[in-house]
Amino acid sequence: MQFNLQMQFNEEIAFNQSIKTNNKLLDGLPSEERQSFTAHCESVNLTVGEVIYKAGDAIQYVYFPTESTIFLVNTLDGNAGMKVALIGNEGMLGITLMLGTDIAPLPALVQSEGSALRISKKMFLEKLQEGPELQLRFKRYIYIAFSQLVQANVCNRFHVVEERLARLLLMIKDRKHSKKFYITQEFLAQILGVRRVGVTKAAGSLQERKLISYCRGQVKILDIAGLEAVSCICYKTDKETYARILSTKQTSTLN
Amino acid sequence: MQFNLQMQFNEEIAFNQSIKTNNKLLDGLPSEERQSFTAHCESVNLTVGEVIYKAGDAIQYVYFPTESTIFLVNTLDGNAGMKVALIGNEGMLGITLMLGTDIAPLPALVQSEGSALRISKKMFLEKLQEGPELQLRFKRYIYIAFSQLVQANVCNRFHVVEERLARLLLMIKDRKHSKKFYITQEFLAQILGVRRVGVTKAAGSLQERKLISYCRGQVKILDIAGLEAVSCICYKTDKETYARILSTKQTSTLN
DNA sequence: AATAATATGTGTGCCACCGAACAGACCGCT
DNA sequence: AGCGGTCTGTTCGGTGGCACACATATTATT
Repeated sequence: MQFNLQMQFNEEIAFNQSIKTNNKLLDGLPSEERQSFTAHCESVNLTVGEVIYKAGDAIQYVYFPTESTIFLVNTLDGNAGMKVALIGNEGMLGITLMLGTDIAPLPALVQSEGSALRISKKMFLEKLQEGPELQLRFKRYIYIAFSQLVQANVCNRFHVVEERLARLLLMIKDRKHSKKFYITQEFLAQILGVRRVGVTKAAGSLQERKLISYCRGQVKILDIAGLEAVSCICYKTDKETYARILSTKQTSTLN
Repeated sequence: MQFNLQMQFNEEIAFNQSIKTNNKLLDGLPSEERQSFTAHCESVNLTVGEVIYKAGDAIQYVYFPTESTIFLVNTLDGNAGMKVALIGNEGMLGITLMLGTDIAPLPALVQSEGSALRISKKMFLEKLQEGPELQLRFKRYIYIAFSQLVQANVCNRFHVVEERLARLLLMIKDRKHSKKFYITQEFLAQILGVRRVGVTKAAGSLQERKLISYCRGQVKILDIAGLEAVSCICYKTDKETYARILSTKQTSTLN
């Protein structure tokens, strides 16, 4: 059992007799609400590089990654840009619909091929009204996304490439549930908002210390604890935020 | 009339016969809902440096600045830190309550003395259920806060101190409705997450070009258009986001 | 008027990252 | 075997911001 988060989820899931969707937001729901919700979801396969939304698009579907991972990226007039969020089976894409508009604020693109559940905008909003637990849980996810965005702000400002790269690799690992994955240094550079050379240097340093190995995009994490030590605190902070908010039992006045 | 935003608000307000609160979020509401809401608000005076919440505090009141301004700051283990949001009479403090928890994610401190309306957590949540327009408007404000946070992310990463300082001064000007205000370079440095010397240099450059003048904390903006030209695009982007989202008429399915 | 506190200006060396350009290594394809 | 595309490694000069230290100017206190 790698971290507390996983354990908490398993506890919650233990109370639900029905089939798991493999998306943590959904699997944490009471069995009844989950079934009512997932009955209107369809399973889709997301392919690498696929653009789910462009910025400004009207959102048609809400996605719940199960095996796939999705990036939200912010581009600044063509040249510069960087990732602002990485969504895997711990999250969802399309929170915007809960905020009174269907305009996607950011482009969303698939980082890693795999399955996801999706539900139409219409059904999503309908189910949201019907399911108080569902609504609460999704709202708290927005809170988490908000908190993580705040964390990213200081992280991007103060932490050096090596720390941030270590963090990013750990995040990808968590969302892919695998220590091995394909991602080129060029792509990592775009995500981090730095030059490829910077990634080459940082990755070389990590490899030299036997924390990772890589070859032409094939990344393998060798030493998780070591990588966590090199990574900035933001990795841990993010996970703690997630665990704290989505496990808190609060008064029902806070719907 | 400085910018479109102001015009749009005035138009909206023209439809409402009742007294203005001087907070744009509230003043944009239908007269009836606004009165029902503000009836439960009390006017308070916020004093400079006052800490409204600490991170992790349970939120007791939601604040709607009228003349005051509030900073949300993110501190990173003591030393480093920076502002993540600046809230004036265009916004509110306490959106967290709409996200299923009452835990303040960030410390909030008063940057500029003045009045604000505040409402208790209990009444806020109650009124939120009663007022669909109110709920919609506040939700959209969350969307705006989210978008601006994303913008801040790239801004802090890619833009140099001078651009960011120009932007910050313009933002303060907008929220104080005055070209003159008191703020020391030391404080500006903390907000921007840079050293004081960096601010000294940037401010000196701006003064040399006759865009601002300052003396021991007394800042005066001399040339708004000039300062906007020096500022990074983020200033304009933020204002456009605000205007676009809070003026959009959308389908009622998006509550 | 003396003193302290606050606010601003300057200088030096240092480092992470930038931009650009080039070189080598590995892969799939014909 | 040869070719082109992809991925990775290296170098060089330049710059923005860092840390630290010190100097000065203005305001408040007594």
